[in-house]
Amino acid sequence: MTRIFESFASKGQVFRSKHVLQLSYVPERLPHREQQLEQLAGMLAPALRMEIPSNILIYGKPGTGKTASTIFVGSELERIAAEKGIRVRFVYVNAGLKKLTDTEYRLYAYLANLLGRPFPHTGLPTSQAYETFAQSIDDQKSIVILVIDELDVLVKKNPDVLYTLSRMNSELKNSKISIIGITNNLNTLSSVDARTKSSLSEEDLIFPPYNADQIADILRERSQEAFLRDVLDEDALLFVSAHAAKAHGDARRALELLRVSGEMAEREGSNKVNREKVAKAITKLDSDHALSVTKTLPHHNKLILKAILGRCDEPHLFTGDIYEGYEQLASDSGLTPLTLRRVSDILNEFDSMGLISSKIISRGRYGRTRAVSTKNLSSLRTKLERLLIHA
DNA sequence: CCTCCACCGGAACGTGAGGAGT
DNA sequence: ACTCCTCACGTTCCGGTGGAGG
Repeated sequence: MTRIFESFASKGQVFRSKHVLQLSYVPERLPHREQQLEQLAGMLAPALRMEIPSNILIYGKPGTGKTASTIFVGSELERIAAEKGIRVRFVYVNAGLKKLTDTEYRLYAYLANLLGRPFPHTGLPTSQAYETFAQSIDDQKSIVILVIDELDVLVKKNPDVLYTLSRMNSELKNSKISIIGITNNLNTLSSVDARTKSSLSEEDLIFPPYNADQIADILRERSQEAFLRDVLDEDALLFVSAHAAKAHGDARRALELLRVSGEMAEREGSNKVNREKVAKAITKLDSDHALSVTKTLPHHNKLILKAILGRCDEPHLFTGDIYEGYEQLASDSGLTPLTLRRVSDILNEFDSMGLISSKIISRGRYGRTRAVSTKNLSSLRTKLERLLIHA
């Protein structure tokens, strides 16, 4: 035992401070986001003259620095305002937190609680939740800048939230509110009424994906702090960057990849992170994700996945085939199968979870359907099947 | 060019869980 | 005990559709 710990302590020296690679870490510098930072600061600056800043909508793919940039600018603003004795309050919520902030009611209740007005997380009408939330904002006696991250989650369920929020200022006595919405894609807001939309996005800010060079810069900056000297070689870093750039310029994934690569090296008692470690980390990350997602799947979803795996050596898998297989599995275990309609939605969910990748194709005479590719799954097929065996 | 397949995906509705308030 | 609230998860119904084959 002692030997294990000792060898661990002496051999695998990899990290200097690992938390720099963690998702929650907000860096002091955000390379290649200078323009966005400046624009955002400019948009919020009126708050320092006691004027209400415009409402802002921020667009950008995951891992493009939206959240980090916004929090950075927001906390700077709050700090400077405090120095000048101006009451500015910066409030951040992620609307994507399941069971906590992901509906209109829950968002209001959560914020009211956060701002010091206790409110039950369920049971009462939404209108009351809104009232309490509005009061909690008014309590601040400040210019409140409310950031709603992952706004799309909220809007998909109920577009009216935005209408309510956009009209809020007329009901506030002592405070003023300005809203920053952050969203992954422009489409989700298409369901929103045009006037509400324009009042909510008086200003727009777009975060383009990083390219490989930019990701490399980010990684270089962070890895200097995160890793000990000479642990990470440049080749590995470039490899990570290239991989992340290919996958939609997601810097978050790149950082995660770097962290996992380092952890693998650490565990192997090595103090080098090279290209091979990264390659290993990529497969590990993918399979870990698929496995953990699968484990928590509801019963019927597991059966559907099982049906997919059972036929995944066929060149083309269509919804109908999958449904057929699933129906069989369900009735074998004495369950009434879900409808095709529902299964279709579940397949969509699988897609967005990254378990499968599918697209709608037309086979002309033979109808229009979803073609499912199981490429992501085939490598972990046996692992998954073992997991699903008693489903 | 038209048809018609095999689904897609929106909408409305039902049910039961989880939880107020009275 | 009873009413009222939201919400996840399903079902039912149905209009819509890209393109191979006639």
